Formats: sequence, C-alpha cells, structure tokens
Amino acid sequence: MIDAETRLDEHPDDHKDETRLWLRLLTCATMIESEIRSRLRRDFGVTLPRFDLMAQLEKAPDGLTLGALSRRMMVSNGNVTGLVQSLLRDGMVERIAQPTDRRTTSVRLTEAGHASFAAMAAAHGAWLGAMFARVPAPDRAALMATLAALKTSVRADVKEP
Amino acid sequence: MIDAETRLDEHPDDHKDETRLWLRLLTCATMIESEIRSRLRRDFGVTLPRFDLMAQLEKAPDGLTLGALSRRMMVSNGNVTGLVQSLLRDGMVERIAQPTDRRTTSVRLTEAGHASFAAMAAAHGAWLGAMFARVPAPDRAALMATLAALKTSVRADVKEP
DNA sequence: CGCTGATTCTTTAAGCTTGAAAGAAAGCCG
DNA sequence: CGGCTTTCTTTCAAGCTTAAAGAATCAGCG
Repeated sequence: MIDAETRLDEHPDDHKDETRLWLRLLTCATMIESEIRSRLRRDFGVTLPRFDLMAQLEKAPDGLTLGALSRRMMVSNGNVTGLVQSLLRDGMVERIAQPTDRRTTSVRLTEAGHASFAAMAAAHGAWLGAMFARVPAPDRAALMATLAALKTSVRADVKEP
Repeated sequence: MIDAETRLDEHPDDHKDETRLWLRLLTCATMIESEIRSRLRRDFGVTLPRFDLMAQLEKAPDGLTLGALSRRMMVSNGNVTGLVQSLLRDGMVERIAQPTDRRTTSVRLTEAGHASFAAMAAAHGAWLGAMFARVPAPDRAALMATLAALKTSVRADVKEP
C-alpha cells in the first residue's frame, strides 16, 4: 500500500484541490458577472449579452461576420443570430452587404450603437475598477499571468482527446 | 495639465487594466464551464445546473431549503424551483416534511441521486485535474489566494452603494 | 458542366435564467 | 388578539442558450 499512499500524498486522485480552485474561480466570475448584468439593466436597460456583442463590434470597426462573433463570444451560432436580430430592431447594428461570399453577413455598429456603447463602456470600466480596487497591484499582475497559463492549459486539454 | 497626466499614469480613468483582467478571468471560466457542460451532457446525459444543485446537496446530508440552495448557487429563487421539480421527476432528490416552518421545503438526495452524483463527481474531478495540469503548483496556490482577495474586494464593492 | 463536400447562417425545440409579482406562513409588537 | 413586516416559495413573461437539423452558398474535382 505504500505506493498508493505515497502517490496519494502528492497526486491525490480525488482532485479536491483543483475542484476547490475551480469553484473559487467560478464564484468570482459569477459574482462579477451578476453584478454587471444587473447594473447594465438598471442603468442602461440593456442585457449583458447585447453589451458583449456590441463590445466585440466596437473593437472591429470594419464589422464582423456572425461566425466571427460566435467564436469570439464563445457562444453558439444560433445565439448570435437572435442577438443580432434584436439589436437590428433597436438600430444599434447594421448589416453590411457582402459581395464576395453571400453566405456570410457582416455586422457593425451604427452611429447610435457607438454612442450607446461609449456611455455603457465608461460605466463598465468604472465598476470593474471599483471591484478590483482592494486587490493589490502586484497580485493583479500575477493573476493576469497565471490566468494566461490556465487558459493555455485548458485549451491544451480540450484539444486533446 | 500636469495633475491630470500624472494621475493618468498611476490611476488611469479608463480602467483598461481591470477590464482586460476581467475579460481574461471570464474567458477562463467560460472555457472550463462550457467544456464541463458538454462533457456532462455527453457522458451522463445531465445538464450543468442539475449537477451543480446535486453537488450542493451532496455537501449537506441533512438537506437544504430552496432558499439556501438559491443563495449557495447564486441563482434566483424561481430558478431553483424549476430545477428541483425536474430532479424530483427524475427521482434524484426528495422533499423533506418540515414541521417547524411550513413555509420552507427542504430537499435532499435520494439513494439514486447519491449514486448518480458519485459517478459524475469522479469524472468531474478528473476533468479539472487534467485542465489544471499544466499550471505549476505554486501558481495554483497563489491563484487560490488572490481569488480569495478578489472575492472579498468584489463583495465589499457590491455591498456599498 | 454537374457532383460532392464543406462552410455559413438560420431555424427549431427544449431547457435555463432573470426579475418582478403574488401568495402563504411565520414572527414581532402594540 | 390584530396588524405589520419579513421570509420563503411559486408563478409568469421575456430573454438567453444549446444542440441539432435545415437551407443556402461556395469550392474543388471529375
């Protein structure tokens, strides 16, 4: 039993540590996301998914295809279809005719969309600044680096069968 | 303009750093959550919210009220009602008569629920172990600590007007 | 040219989620 | 005791989300 117990000390099979770490990460993300969601609704009458979509378009002045939006937002294709349709109704985004490939339809922010997003982005940044305020600057830098490593680690595991 | 520029160097008003940090945290959480969601569906035919609810009950052998479940899972009350109803139909949980307070209804895992959850939890732990495998152990410890600080920081900001 | 397969978007059904409102039950207090 | 507040659960509408299936287009190839 020495082998089993020795391995247990250093590489426990129950993965309790990883599970706790994951739950803590999830708790932080959920807390922040819930708070941002409710503030966006309260102060701007907008849902979080629509804000996220507009944020992607803000970073791409030439517009994005629905597929590109789907990949960047890490949501399904059909999801993006519905979000774009509702943003079209509200006049926040517009479609761009695509002569080269008629399967794709690109989308970009309208003037109204840019203006609306600018106001929300300012508040959004201020909220995050306040939420992170009590985390020391060096810890933030370390967090940024470790999360990059985690992203790489997860991606490697997902890609391998 | 010296004041403004000086302040900009040390406390930029756009909160770009905090926003990037938040987006990276969100990306990690979303990647892991999506992967776990699809594996739970593929291997066990169960949805992530139901797994989460069963995980809470597993940690509370005496059962939990719906309100306690709602707070621990950080979701709305009505959400828990629906999840419990569908788990009741599947025989995974059972209600406990509560003589002291007839407003509350406690819920706990059935035998079938315990057995079903045990199999899923083992796989769940193994998945997380693999996803975190490429993150060095010291970094994990630091991550754990910094996330605790972040949790405190966010909670403090949320509670204050 | 026509065929085949891949890509892209849309649609559909089922389930999840919130926020708000309603109802039931308990506790408090004059 | 009666009224008030709080707590807990449920219901409801609107919107989000996924997975899977379908439709349209493109690209390559015989």
